[in-house]
Amino acid sequence: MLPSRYCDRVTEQPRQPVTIYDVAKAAGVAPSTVSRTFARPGRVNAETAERIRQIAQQLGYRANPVGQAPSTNRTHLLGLMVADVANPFHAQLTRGAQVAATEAGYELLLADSRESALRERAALERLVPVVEGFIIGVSRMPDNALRTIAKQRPMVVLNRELRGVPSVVMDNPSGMRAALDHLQALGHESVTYVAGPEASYADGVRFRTLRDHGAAVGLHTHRVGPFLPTFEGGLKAAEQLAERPPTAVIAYNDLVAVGVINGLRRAGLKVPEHVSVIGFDDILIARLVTPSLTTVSSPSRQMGITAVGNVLAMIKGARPANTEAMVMPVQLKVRESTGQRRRKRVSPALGTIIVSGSSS
Amino acid sequence: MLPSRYCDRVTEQPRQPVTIYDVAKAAGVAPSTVSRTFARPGRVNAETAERIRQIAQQLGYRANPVGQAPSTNRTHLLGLMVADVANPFHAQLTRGAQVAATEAGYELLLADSRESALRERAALERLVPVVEGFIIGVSRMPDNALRTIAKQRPMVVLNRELRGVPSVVMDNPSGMRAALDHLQALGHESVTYVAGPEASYADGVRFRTLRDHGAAVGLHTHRVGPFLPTFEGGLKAAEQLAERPPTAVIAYNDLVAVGVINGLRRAGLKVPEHVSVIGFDDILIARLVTPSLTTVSSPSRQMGITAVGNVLAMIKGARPANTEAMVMPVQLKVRESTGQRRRKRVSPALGTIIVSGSSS
DNA sequence: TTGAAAGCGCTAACAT
DNA sequence: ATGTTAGCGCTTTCAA
Repeated sequence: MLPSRYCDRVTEQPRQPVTIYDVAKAAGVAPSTVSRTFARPGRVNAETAERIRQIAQQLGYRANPVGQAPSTNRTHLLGLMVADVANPFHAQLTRGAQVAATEAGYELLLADSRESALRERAALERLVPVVEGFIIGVSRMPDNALRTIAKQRPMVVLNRELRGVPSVVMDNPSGMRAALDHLQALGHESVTYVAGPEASYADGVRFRTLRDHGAAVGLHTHRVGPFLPTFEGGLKAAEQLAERPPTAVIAYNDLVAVGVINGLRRAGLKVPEHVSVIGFDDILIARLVTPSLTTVSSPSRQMGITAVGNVLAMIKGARPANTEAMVMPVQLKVRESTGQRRRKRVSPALGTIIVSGSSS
Repeated sequence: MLPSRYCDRVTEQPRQPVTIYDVAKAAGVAPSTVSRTFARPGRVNAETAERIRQIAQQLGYRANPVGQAPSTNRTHLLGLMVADVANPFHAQLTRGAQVAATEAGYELLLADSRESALRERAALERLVPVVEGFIIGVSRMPDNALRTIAKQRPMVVLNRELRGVPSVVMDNPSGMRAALDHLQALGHESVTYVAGPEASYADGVRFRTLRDHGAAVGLHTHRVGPFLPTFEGGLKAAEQLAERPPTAVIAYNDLVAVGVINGLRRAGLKVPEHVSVIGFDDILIARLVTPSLTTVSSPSRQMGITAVGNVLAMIKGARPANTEAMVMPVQLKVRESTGQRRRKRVSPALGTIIVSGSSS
């Protein structure tokens, strides 16, 4: 009797996969006919095709994309770039992209830059020959570098505007304006923006809108940062904020906002009593923390789906019709982290003293 | 003057990528020599190699994995299966796997079964010819089906034990025992388990340990479910729990636990005053909700890294030495969602009446 | 050490 | 409608 591991080996049947040649031989036709049966159905006699399909089935033939790739230049692979899959916003986006890709018969290659433009660039360049198109979910790369990649493969960018490259963006300006108006309606006269990554396009748009709209409606605006777009980043920001506490804060995203709230609490400041806080994204956490977070909600998952739809269209040959971004609607979800501004209590017993009003 | 879009086309320079043939011609050598220069350095004269490398550099040659794949059977692709990337536990695991894969020169193909065994199976079969190995982060497939795939490609499974397939598991039994002991120390005499997906291996292990260890230490145990492993699943579970509120609950994971807490609150039950709740995973949310969640913490990211390390070893030819799972340590993080058991108040004024003690 | 040639699994242009 | 023959980009015998 053979040693057992030999038996194991035999049992495992490491038979190698069936190819079109095997099928062709079994069916008594040329390999090309088998190929056509699967790649160009209709270009082969219905009966022949049926017979071939049957035999292929019996033999357990499965078309091998790796074989088709070199000659067709089609790998059925899409590259998705994010800066951190563990960030819930990115995860949702990834989920959407994944589902859409699968439905279209594509697989998703996940790339995670970990907030580094260098890593991002390296990954993109590695993937260029491998994928048919890119979805840039989140990018930390400068425009030019990104455009260089876009020249080589169909690309759709999210939350970013890049001349010549189709993009899907959430309506950051509207969201920011709604946030500011909301704070103003609550009596706030000044707002501090807690900035995210400097290389973030969304961060830029959000801050500029804050500044401009703030000026337009007579709100004083300030900015601290940049900070990491994480809970820890928010904690850090809070330390800085606590030195001269603002009455209202808008954070780059929910993770930062929640970090800010926790950090402020450690410093003895209450939200929303002392400070109102608003975030961006509306991740699950926003609903669950106490106080629940007022935030600008965006359809992250849908954006992933839409982006994939667009790259696929480009892959099929569609040229981006217009250079304008697809704008996805946002919604300000008012929750518990924002409240009426309390006047500065110089002496609680004496009531309030209005300290605002100085021109900027 | 030409229409602008024509100019654009010209500017775009859709030059196609340089191949080894281009380099070979420029260097005056045979394509095979160029190939060797990159694939088998050392098998070519040092000077020649250097010259070729230089010319390749100038021409902008980049080895194309798609070309190498058919003949080498190496795609540099790894498949990662999860049941829902948007689940923070899965996202962390994905992050770990992604980083480890990139560092090893591999790309990660993300597959998301959306909690469906059918979709999972279809995805796995599609990927078999494409990837060099699989990391099954989360599976809803039956053992046999999974093993069929494992026969075709190196595979490592997470949080699952599958004869003949190496696995990385968190120490669920220890975690569950710690949770039960903790509850018992707080005076609880009965614990209800809120089950996750029936097809989840972790769910099975957790429940069985609960039952067995509960019996061993004299805790009454119950089970409700299955429920979706999400916040919404937890809400649903709470509705059911609220009918006959237990004093202590252990949920399949943190998402469910947080859902349970919120659902109980809607039903007028307070955590931990009326009900103690424990989760699994220790996702960020667990620290941030109020009350913060007592949970069994596991190194999700590290598990992803470890798993990738192991598949890579198998790809390089290592045969799994022993069939025993790599067990990752867990830690019970005691937070605010668990507390001393309050006796049932039949009539608050009269004090407490002890209702427990009936044998199961 | 290098080149010529065959081949990976499949597709595609060209015949028939 | 089908077979024959290249060929995709690269690797890998096999000679030289």
